[in-house]
Amino acid sequence: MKRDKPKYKQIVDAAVIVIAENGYHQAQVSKIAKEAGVADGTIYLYFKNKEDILISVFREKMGIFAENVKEIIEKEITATEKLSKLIDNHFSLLYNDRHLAIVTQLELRQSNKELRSQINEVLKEYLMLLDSILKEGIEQGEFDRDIDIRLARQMVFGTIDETITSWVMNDQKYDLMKLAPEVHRLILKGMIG
Amino acid sequence: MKRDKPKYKQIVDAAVIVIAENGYHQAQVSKIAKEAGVADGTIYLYFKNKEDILISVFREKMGIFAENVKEIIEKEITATEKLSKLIDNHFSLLYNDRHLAIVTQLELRQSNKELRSQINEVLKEYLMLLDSILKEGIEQGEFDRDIDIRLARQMVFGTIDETITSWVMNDQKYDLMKLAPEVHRLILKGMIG
Amino acid sequence: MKRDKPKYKQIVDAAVIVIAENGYHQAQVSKIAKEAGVADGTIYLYFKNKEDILISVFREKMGIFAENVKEIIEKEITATEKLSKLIDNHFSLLYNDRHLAIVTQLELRQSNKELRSQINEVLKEYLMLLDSILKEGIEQGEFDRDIDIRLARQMVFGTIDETITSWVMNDQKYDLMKLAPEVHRLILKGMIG
Amino acid sequence: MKRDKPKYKQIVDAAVIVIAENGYHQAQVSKIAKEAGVADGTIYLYFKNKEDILISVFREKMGIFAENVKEIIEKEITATEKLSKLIDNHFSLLYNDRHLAIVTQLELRQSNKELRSQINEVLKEYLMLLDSILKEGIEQGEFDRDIDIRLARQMVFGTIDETITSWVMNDQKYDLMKLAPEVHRLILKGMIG
DNA sequence: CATGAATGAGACTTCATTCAT
DNA sequence: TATGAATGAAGTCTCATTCAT
Repeated sequence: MKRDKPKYKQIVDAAVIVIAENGYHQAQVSKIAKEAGVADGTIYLYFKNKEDILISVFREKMGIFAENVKEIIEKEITATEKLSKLIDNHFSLLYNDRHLAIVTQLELRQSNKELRSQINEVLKEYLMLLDSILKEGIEQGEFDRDIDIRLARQMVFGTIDETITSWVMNDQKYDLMKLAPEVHRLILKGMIG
Repeated sequence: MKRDKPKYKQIVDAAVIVIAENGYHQAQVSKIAKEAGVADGTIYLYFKNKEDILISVFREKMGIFAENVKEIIEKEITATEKLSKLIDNHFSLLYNDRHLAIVTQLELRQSNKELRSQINEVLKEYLMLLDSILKEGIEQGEFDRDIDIRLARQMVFGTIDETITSWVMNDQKYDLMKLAPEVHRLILKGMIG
Repeated sequence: MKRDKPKYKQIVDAAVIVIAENGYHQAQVSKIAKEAGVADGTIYLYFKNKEDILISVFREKMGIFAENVKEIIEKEITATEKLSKLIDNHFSLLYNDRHLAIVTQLELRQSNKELRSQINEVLKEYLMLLDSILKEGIEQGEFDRDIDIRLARQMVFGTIDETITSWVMNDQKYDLMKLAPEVHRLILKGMIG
Repeated sequence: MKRDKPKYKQIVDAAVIVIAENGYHQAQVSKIAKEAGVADGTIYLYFKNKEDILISVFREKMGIFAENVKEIIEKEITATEKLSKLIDNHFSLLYNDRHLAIVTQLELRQSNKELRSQINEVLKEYLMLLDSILKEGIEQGEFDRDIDIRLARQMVFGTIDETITSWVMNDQKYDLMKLAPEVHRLILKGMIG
């Protein structure tokens, strides 16, 4: 499996750095190859084309988000606590990889419809895990039984996403982690409190 | 003022249509010119460059959002009602201009950092109006006095944005307007209800 | 019609020169543009792609062959004389345009199947005119009534083609025109004489 | 001698198949290696470069044509009969190896000037054998003493070649062998008959 | 002898912008 | 003002060949 070879990871990691530092449209294959320390042609031994590099970046990195959330779900804690941990995890992973944060929140969104629809496929798994937490919370009586799961999911994800994007666009100059509890509180109790 | 001449609006409207129908990356200046019924060169009598067209699209169209919200704010109603009307207005404007919805939610996000930062400048006005509603709600005791305005704004905008984006990505096939009250309720009372 | 504009012909003529002097595989679009005295991009205002230039070269130039043969056919002379004039014309046109001779006999044959099948479409018209002369000769009793038209056409065209190709591959160093009468005689009376 | 080792023949035969099935421009070294059941690098133990494979294909295969003609020439039969047998042999060898027919008549002609001039070197031996038959025919009084040997050879070869190429381009769907006698007759007696 | 992963040069095409009319 | 023909820079990907094992 190509995905297990060291060069595959080398190239994916190089792509994150190059995109973060140069922007999506200035991330030429030759730059990624140079950053990864391989020849241009070597890229094409591991990836079908440039788009394939980008979707792989997303798949590899977002995969970690989903894996962590799976572990969270299996814990014996309340849905409220699971939601809190999901938010913490989401914030934490991007807080600790500044390059990745720039790539996911800003740069990869410049990609074309084709690529974004593939990215959405990857996101879907994550959103379904989020849904399962919401369902559990409703069943356990923690959350309002009348909420529309789809809308609630969009509120949760939309709020997280907007919060991180703002943080990135403000050059990551404040402490994102400190916002997590309040985000959690807002989502659960709303603005009325 | 060039902005008042008929061809200016013609070109802005043409840009919305061309981008919505062809996608951001397939919206060549020549296509916009053709749709507007002018020569390619004429575009440059009204706009500095292509980016200037796109930022103008956003400015002209989002201006309507802000104008409406200004009127809402001046009404003698509670902050809660104002927030509800803001959401209705946001949903309604995009619900009634399918092309514009595609352009703002999907296509314009593919633009580069430069353009998006200009777009954010335009958004800022809108977000400040939203902030003023939140402040008013807190001062009037309608909203929890301890909420972080910035975070609350990100929740409100993030939730609205994610909801509309999902609607667009699902080919606008369900009735967006019907979701507004529940979005409002979720934002205010959270998931606990 | 683009085909009537002066730049169209400029580019076609430039292509013939560049291909003849550099060979098919070294005839880059940029070289053709330079030879034609236009920018690279200008090529694409007149031709869909590189292949379209090459097929146009063939169409424009072979068109002259066919036109001349049409005139010959309309003359009130015997089929034998028409055949003789066809050979003369074929030899003469390539004899007087050395570059074109290299292009049709050597370089354009290196093109891919796709291009060659388009070239064959162009050739077909020419071969059908040749067929009509053969038919006339048979009907008038000049040629053997038992000959297979397709085979006879292949002999005529094959002999002409091979003769010119040999001349080109020998660097056009002998007088091609002098061979025409003997080619005609061989075709008509065969080797037995 | 490398040429005698089994892998040498394996690779040459693989090249014929790969070129016939994929076309000249899609006949990558790696495909030939795969078809031959060896590693890419192994090719270079037997051939100097890719061109060397192709010229070897031609040399090995056309060698059979020449060998057969040599045997024909040594027979105690008339030049007319020898010519007839040469045509039969030429047709037969390609009729019985459809892949080879495609390769010699269509694909190898797409090669560059360099390769084709090497191919012509190989052809020369064959053409000289043809010449010797023609000379013999003239000396024996079977053929017209006034024919130009070079032109006659070009007629013979051009006619054979054009006939086979047409057959290949028509997807080999009629019986090539049946055409041989008429080709022979046309060459000898011409169209007047 | 044999392997096959790695190399890296090279060209077609698009499209925002200009400027002579 | 308006036109639209012309410009020219810039990047992805292929594939013959090498060389360490």
